[in-house]
Amino acid sequence: MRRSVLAGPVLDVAPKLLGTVLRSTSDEGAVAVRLTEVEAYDGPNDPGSHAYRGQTPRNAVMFGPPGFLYVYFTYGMHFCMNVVVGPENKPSAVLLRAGEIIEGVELARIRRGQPAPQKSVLNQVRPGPVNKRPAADPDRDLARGPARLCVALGIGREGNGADLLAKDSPIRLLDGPGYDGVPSTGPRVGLREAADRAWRFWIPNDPTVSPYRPHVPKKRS
DNA sequence: GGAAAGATTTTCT
DNA sequence: GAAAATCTTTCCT
Repeated sequence: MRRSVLAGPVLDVAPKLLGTVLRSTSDEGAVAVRLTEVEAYDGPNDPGSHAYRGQTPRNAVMFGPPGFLYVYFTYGMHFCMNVVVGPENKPSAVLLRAGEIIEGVELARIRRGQPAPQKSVLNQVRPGPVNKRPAADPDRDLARGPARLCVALGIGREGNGADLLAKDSPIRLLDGPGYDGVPSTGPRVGLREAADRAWRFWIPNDPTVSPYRPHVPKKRS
């Protein structure tokens, strides 16, 4: 992945990230995911962006050069991560929402608190009802959703500001072909502002894409 | 200075 | 389907 690829307008760059591989390494091991779902956030022009109202300590990385990781903490318990794109001082970023684990599945399961799949003989011998849908692969959910993606890759606050393009970085966007089909598009998940903008991109029919949830206003007391 | 909402996930009913 | 968990920023008094 070349930095110049990430320097363009966020709506051009975001779909290009689909199918590319994000890999994190630590002393625990390595986990890599193939990105299947992203959302574009266009800095000062986008009421849904963290950078819409200017720079704060939290979003400072968005105001830097492209190719760095912006990690934020939300809902008091979750981390989400973005790839910073666009020219400096144009704080655009791409939220990484979901991916398919292609390396380090065992470590990802441990981080997500999932037991290893049981290879029970009983489950193979006993046929299920004919009309019942096959059970969903539990590994499908390991990185299905932005906070789950961070957990699976072991990314937290310390990942903020990581250089995704440096060869010695613990978190890297790897070279390689991305998704070459036509991405699906739709409104971004969970946003109150600018819900009309179809700035979410995903790989069609991929099971690891997170389910769409519209914004639900909290009741006031 | 305080209240409210949030680019979410899990668990329970 | 609804509620809880609980940090950071924003907005309003």
